[in-house]
Amino acid sequence: MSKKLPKDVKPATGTSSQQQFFKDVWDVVMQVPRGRVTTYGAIAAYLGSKMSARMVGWAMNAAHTQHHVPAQRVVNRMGMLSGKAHFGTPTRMQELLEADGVTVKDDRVLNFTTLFWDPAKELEL
DNA sequence: TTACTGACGCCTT
DNA sequence: AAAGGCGCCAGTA
Repeated sequence: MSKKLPKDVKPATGTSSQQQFFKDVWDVVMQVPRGRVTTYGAIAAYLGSKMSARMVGWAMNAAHTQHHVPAQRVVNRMGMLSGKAHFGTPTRMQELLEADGVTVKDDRVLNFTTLFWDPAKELEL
């Protein structure tokens, strides 16, 4: 308890902290209901680091080898399947989303605004 | 060792 | 209105 950090700012550099960030991201993504989608920024904001939306993407990449995380339910703020290239096959992400009942057209989630699942709102604590 | 890129998003021009 | 730049953190060259 030596230093007092701002309430909405977590210790970024602290060895295990960054790994905790990844784990936290996975936890949120795994809570995304089937048929819904969320965004990197929404997760980052929910974790208290909205500026680090990029790191959420890296967390997903790591999640691919760690746990079964429905990364296909995570898209960018425009509803585009920006991470489709990391699903082994170019169509894997779309197929997984359609399997969840989400319609994808031209690498974009249809009715994205309606299907958008915000952890800070749906999961609001 | 430094520099650049990258599953993003917001601000400025 | 649209386009570009900057910031975040980590991994890789």
